[in-house]
Amino acid sequence: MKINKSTGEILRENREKKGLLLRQVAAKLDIDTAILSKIERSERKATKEQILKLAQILDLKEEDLLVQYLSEKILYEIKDEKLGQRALKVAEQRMKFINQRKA
Amino acid sequence: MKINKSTGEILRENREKKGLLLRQVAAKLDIDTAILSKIERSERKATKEQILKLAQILDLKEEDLLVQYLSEKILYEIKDEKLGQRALKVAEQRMKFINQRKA
DNA sequence: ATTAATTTGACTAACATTGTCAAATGAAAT
DNA sequence: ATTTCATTTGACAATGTTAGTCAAATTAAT
Repeated sequence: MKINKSTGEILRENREKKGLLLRQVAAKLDIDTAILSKIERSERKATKEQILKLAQILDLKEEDLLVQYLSEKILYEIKDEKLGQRALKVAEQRMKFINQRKA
Repeated sequence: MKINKSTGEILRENREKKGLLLRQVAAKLDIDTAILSKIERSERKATKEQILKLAQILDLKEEDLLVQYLSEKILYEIKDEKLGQRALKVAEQRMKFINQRKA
């Protein structure tokens, strides 16, 4: 899972590698072909449920695809913020703090 | 800006330190007192605009409060995800990559 | 006990997201 | 060049989420 690739690109590559059509995969996801097309071109975001199904359909490691997807959701929140980098670091620290308390 | 404090707690502390009432601050933000009360107790999220105004009203460093606020928004996205920590790290790497390209 | 401040909860309005559908475009094959 | 199938585009509808108001209930301070 290369870090410089979008989730959409990964999905498209792997779909094509398996020789599947948008139509076929969309059917399994129970959505219109148009949406899947948009997801693969990063024009729309997938839902978490769709990501999990896609991992199955495309034989990708569920965890890896999910991490990829979540990281993209995070980036979306701060994409226009010049303080994004700093915010990420603080988020990590707070996350550590929270997880620590849980354990 | 302590990392283990919520944005709401910071806002409340600083409002009280200045001896301001919810009513007064809410008026400046042009929202109902009820919302500000909820924001301070982390029952609602503030908008970015409100955060910027609050920094001014409470004499807080705009950047610091914004970073705090953004980090909380990020955490909100992954709060229920066991892969959250991993996703954050990947997001950071991707962010670096993106910023690099920009420069 | 009154008065002012804050909190709570029910409700509405505004906005963003997810989806459908039909038409347009692109690609491959004769 | 026409047909055929896959993909893309854009207008629109349905749904879900978020931000807000308001009034009543609660809490705190005189």
